[in-house]
Amino acid sequence: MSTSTYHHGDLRRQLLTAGEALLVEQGLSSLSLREVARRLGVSHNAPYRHFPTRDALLAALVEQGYEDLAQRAKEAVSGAASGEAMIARGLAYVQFALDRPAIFRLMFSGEVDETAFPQLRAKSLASLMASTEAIADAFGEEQLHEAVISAWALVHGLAQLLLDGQVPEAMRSGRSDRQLAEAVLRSMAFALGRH
Amino acid sequence: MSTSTYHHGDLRRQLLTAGEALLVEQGLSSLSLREVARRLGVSHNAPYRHFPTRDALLAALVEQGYEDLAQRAKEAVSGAASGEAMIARGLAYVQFALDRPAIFRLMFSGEVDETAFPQLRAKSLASLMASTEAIADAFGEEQLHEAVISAWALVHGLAQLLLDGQVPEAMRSGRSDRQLAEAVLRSMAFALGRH
DNA sequence: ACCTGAACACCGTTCAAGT
DNA sequence: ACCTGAACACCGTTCAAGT
Repeated sequence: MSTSTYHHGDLRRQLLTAGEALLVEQGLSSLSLREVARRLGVSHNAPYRHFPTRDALLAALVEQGYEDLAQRAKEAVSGAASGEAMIARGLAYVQFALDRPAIFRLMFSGEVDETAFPQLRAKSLASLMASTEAIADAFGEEQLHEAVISAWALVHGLAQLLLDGQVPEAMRSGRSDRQLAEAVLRSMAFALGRH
Repeated sequence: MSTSTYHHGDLRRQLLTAGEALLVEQGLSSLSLREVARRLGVSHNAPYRHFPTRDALLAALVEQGYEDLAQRAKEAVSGAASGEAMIARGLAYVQFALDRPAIFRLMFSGEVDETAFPQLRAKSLASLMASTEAIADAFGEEQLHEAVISAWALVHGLAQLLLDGQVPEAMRSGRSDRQLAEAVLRSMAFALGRH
């Protein structure tokens, strides 16, 4: 056979995919390099060709997460009716967390040391800068920094609480996570005097 | 000697203290029962007298965290000037996260399965109910649920972002985490039309 | 860029037998 | 409510020697 037991150039991507699957199914402590290798049918140290340590694989998952989040926010804004851009952006942020809870959690867990993987800081900053411009457009310049931080904190906290299932049934009135997020963001936008 | 190498009734508390210290110093993956035991000079399976699994020790740390957070919020509100209660409560929440970052992160990391440790859900609910009353007093009843979730999401997200060091220097203007939190909360209260 | 296979220090957890 | 000590399956990581 000319096809041996060898795998080819996409092992790196397969490692990331299998890593995210393990994260979703079993949680962070069960994501071991050995288990990922086992799932892919490669030897227990094949992953070391692509990631020098387990933390490096986690960092790569986080990096990909930042990229995907930025991409989704961008698409949401460009597809939104005028005046709805900020709500669309916020909803995209929450929806990303709901769709990929394990990655979202890992991104903000503090488990991956961002000083050891400096590329992560740059990715997370790019997305923030985009929303700063949007907020400046929508709300004007007074207290811009506080407004940006508030908006970010609101959607970030909302995502976290929904992910954790912390919102009690009595407050949900049967609404899905998505519906709840939209209601909260619209309610806040209304209270701030612009809907 | 009548005092042998035995330890006494407070081993449980010592395990929690040492566990939090390890969490702070080395992170979650370095918090092992064996290392905690080593630090306290007890045998590697002495911890099993108090916690049936490693997860049970983590759950106990989280439970204690909820209690301490609720206590702080209560004190902050009772010591606040009238009209400042909500800001004081929010600041207490953020300050708890800043003072005990490892515990705060663990509480909301999803690493500790709250369905496996049902007492955790009750603790986190109690604190939420208290803030619901306060918000009803301050803002009236319209869209109360959305207001409660917004307020919680805002302070929760703010705490997370500060803990992660995600707020870029350009937005900080040299302010400490605490000062930044206060500025954001006051700015939001002002924008909502009540300061 | 992968393979096999050995090796090391670590871990959670369980057990047996003590005080 | 602790102790010692053995045991098991697992892990990250490193190495040597291959294709």
